[in-house]
Amino acid sequence: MENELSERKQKILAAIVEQYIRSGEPIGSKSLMEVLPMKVSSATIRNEMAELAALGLLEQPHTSAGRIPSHSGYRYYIDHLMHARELDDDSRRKIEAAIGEGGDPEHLLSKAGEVLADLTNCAAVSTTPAGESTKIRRIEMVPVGSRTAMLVLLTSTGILKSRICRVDTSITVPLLERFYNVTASQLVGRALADVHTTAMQTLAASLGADAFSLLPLLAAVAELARDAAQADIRLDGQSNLLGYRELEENAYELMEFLRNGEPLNALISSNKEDVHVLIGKENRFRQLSNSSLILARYDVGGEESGTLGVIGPTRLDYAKLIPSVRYLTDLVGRLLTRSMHDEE
Amino acid sequence: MENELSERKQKILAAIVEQYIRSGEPIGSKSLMEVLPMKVSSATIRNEMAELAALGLLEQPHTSAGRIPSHSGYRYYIDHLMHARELDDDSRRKIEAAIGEGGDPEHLLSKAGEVLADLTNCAAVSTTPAGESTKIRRIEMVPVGSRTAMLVLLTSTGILKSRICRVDTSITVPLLERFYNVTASQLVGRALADVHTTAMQTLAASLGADAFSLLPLLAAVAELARDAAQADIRLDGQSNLLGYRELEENAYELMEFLRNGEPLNALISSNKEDVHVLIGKENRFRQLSNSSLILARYDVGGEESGTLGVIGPTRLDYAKLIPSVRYLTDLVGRLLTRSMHDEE
DNA sequence: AATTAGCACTCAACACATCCGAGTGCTAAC
DNA sequence: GTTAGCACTCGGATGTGTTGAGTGCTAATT
Repeated sequence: MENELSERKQKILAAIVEQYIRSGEPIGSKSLMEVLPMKVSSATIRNEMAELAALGLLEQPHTSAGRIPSHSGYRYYIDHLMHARELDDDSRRKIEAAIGEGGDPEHLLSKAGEVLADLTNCAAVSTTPAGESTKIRRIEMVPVGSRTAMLVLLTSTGILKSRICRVDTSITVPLLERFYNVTASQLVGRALADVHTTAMQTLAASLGADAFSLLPLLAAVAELARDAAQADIRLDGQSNLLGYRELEENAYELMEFLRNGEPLNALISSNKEDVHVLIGKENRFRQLSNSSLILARYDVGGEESGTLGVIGPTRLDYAKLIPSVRYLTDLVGRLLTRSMHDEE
Repeated sequence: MENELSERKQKILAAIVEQYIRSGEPIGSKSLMEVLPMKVSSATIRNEMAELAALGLLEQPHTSAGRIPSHSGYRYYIDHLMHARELDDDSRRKIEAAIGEGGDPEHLLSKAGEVLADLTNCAAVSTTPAGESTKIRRIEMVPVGSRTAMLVLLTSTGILKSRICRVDTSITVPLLERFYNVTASQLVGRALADVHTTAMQTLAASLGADAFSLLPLLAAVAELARDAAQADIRLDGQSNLLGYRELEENAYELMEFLRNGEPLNALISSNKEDVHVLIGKENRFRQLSNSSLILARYDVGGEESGTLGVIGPTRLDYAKLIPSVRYLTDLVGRLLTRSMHDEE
């Protein structure tokens, strides 16, 4: 998009976007006149608005109504006109209060999601940390029956995954010892990504006589690793979305879409930028075509790990929400780094 | 409610309830005539309907409309008229497919919730197992930094809880050993309910010199125990509720109510029966006054442990859903019992 | 050439009137 | 006790004005 808009057009566009974000009603030339810093007649504004509409930056719900920003209008606003507002103290306090000292990643993220949803009055998405270089920190095997054990895996990012595993032989102390020997020497400290099925097979081959009894356990560990390597998506405050008139129509579809995390995951993981804003149809999912997303990555120990973001109507208060999301991702990243990497 | 309705009134009431459950539209005397097994004129049916209405079993949305069952009408139907339909093979297959062999409680319940929501086209609630006699099965302490450790607690019901704990001294091997000594001898095997703060204090008092360094860790363990003792509520398929016209009006309120689990928890834990049906205003929450709940307990190892259920409009297909919920609770109970208590 | 006043025009939203028909309650006959 | 018949009710759909915010265009003004 060329940046060739006259100063006045820019001011008008910005004012329309901001007013519309506030009110949700189409903006007419008269009411706009009162808000604009310069003194021009409504007729002039109408002319400018007509040109902005011709450029595709504004649209009209119907002939006799005011204008609302088009998707490109929002885009232009965000890229060129918006100046981010600092996070106000009240929000900052709320965040501090909700998150406190942090804790394990899952709690932390659930708190972060809740507070973000609450603060923005939108739905909040969050994914658990899952970087390339995540390692296995600990593996535990807890017998819970004569032939069943619970396997627990803890990653270097603080994610805990567990699974029940049934074996054909009864679980004895020597079996446990052999399991711990193998896992401690071969698996703990390895990257999650390295523990795929083929690696397990070569590992199993080297076990000799023990292979038979250990195999199902190791297979389960491999599954756990696979599980842990993949980010979990959390969603908070979906009900907030029901409050927006413009989403009401496809509320059901939208909720249904959000429920099954697959496509959302695809969208999130395609985000390579620091803060990513997707407006309406800019994403490829029909169900989200009336919605905007603001997504931001958080880093743990210097590595890109997970994502936090909000989903709401296109009429989001970007100037406020973008800084909010960024602030929260920074905070989460910092807290997680401190919890998981402090080696002072 | 007296059981003094004439046979014919019973048939009529049953037919109205069943038709209304199907269509969601008020039922008129004419259309009812075609459905009823006996041959009577619409006028007769009208007379009977008027009497049923006088008894409070039916109500009229407005004068010139058909009748719909009142809450007491549903109640009478469920208690006296309904004959539960066997679970059809298709549903049974779906359940088997979704749940498979089971696994840990959390996965199992999430699967159960999903399939229940899917099967019933309602929202499904589920709580993790948390009985009186749940015990601590294992406690692990995993250093994740020089002064932080992750504490992990596994209960006899298979619930895993974790927490990050920071200590003031650096974490050394001797500290770990002392921690494991204390926990293994004093805490593992104890009931969750016994590990309250006061018990921890007397325990701490007996530690002598170690108290200082161990105290924060033990306090964290106590918190974990408290956490684990309390059932977590899961909710699935909330979006299903958006499909019902009669819920649309207060959809936002309803979702908001479900989101914050507190009151729902109160409702669930007050359920002492095998299968409990709450119709409309029978519960004390305004937000649920247009909804019905079907709740059922599942037992693990012979003890009442958790609850599964559905939430939907009052117009639920009770004859189908009650058996479905019961079947699923039985299955979940059986699988969890097998995973957690098999000592053959 | 840009701006503005003025004006005719558009169209959603609202109010109001009308009609329709499903369904009722009642009465009188069976 | 049951039924046919009928007057009556009332929500929902349909139709018709009316209103008013907002537009686009033209012609006058700066």
